Amino acid sequence: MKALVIEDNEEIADCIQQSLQHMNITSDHFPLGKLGLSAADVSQYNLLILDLNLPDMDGLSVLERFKKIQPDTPVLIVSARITVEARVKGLDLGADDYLIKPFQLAELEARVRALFRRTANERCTQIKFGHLAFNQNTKEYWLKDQPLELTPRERSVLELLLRKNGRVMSKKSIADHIFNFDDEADISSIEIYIHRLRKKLSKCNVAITTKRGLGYLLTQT
Amino acid sequence: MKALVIEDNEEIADCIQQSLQHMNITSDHFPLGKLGLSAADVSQYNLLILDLNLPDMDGLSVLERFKKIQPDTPVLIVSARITVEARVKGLDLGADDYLIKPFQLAELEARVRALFRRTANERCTQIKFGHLAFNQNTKEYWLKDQPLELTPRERSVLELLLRKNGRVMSKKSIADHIFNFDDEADISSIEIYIHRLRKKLSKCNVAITTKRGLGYLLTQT
DNA sequence: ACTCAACTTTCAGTTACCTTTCAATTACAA
DNA sequence: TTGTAATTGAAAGGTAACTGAAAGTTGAGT
Repeated sequence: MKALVIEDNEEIADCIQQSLQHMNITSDHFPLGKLGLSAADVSQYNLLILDLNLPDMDGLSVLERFKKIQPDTPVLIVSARITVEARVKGLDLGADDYLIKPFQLAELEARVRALFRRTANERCTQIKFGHLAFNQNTKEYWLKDQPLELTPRERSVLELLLRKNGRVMSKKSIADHIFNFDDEADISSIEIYIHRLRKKLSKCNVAITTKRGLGYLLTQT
Repeated sequence: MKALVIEDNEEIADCIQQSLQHMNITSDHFPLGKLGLSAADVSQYNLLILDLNLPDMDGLSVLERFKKIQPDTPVLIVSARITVEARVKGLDLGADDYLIKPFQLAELEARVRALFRRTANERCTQIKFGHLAFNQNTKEYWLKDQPLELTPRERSVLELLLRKNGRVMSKKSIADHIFNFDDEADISSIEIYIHRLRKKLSKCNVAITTKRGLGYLLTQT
């Protein structure tokens, strides 16, 4: 974790850097907008803490240019006086949060934690098996980089097999999972789904293998 | 887009809801923490606007419980007096922003926009998809260089699909987003909006594709 | 070689989605 | 207020995709 601090007041900058260090975040500090931006050109940061009142440039322009270089890095603006207009403009330019001076270090830390929690919040929902990828949220399947078109039943069966991660699954237990109580389909329908899935999977390195008398499992060829 | 507003002052709540509607955000309003939380149990929201001073519960407890139900939904706290301790605690509980009463509606809107930009990962106000462009601030749509005239419902649906950026969205979740509590339209209305949108999009390289059993998504032809 | 589980194909019934119509509602202008 | 236009969504009928029973074929294990 590394933060960029652009702030002309040395004393405040020191406090901020100390606070960051306390959270185990490394930081670079520059007292001028231009210096900060050229640092952003050469290294990647996880956070920008920006003072809007800089001696050399308008803070909002610094923000704008920074966002062009590192659009996904969250930005926390720290300033003494911010007009409503500047706040609106800043938020629209991509600032993520504001802190009005003077502030307590506890609040700075809480805001930084909140920023990171938000950005880190993208949990992985993909299951992969060979060339096959499955997104648990959208229930979409991909083969290499092609979307794989499946019917609802096929999706359910394949999801079960993927979840089992290469272990055998009996027809009975597949049926138990994909049929609900009032559905009263024959167990043999499972064979049909497997057949249709195999056809669709035939062009890749993932196959459904039969363990006679036991069930099916996913294998890589 | 759908917001939950928990605020006991009817007048302020009205203003907020009006403001949200102006941004084409559907909202449910409840004057008590308990009511709001039970709503959160049953429907998914994209935003919580929470007053800390509620007659029935401590606002921070409402926040805490809400975050357990919908951890990824951003929260904007609106309150008259907030101690530094409460701010820090709120941020640690997962609040994303604060607004001190009294506030200007312009600032509320800017903050809401900023929150959405963050969660939707979108740093600029324009979303583009093929020939289709959408301005998040003005809610205007353009096809190539022609403005695209849509009805409010159509705008909401298309905005959702755009925000999903080419990923599938089920009819159910589309309905959850664009209808509020007391609206009780049938889920099949979604099919009609899709149909009307398709007609209006027919002259360009953007299409709404059906994933049978899953939902709809935007594609480029 | 025999047996039976598994494979494959066919096809009618079902379901999900599409499309049009139209009455009710809402928004808005006069 | 009244009149007019736009928007909305329920109803109904159509279409194409999905489903799974039936029946015949294949092939692994004994």
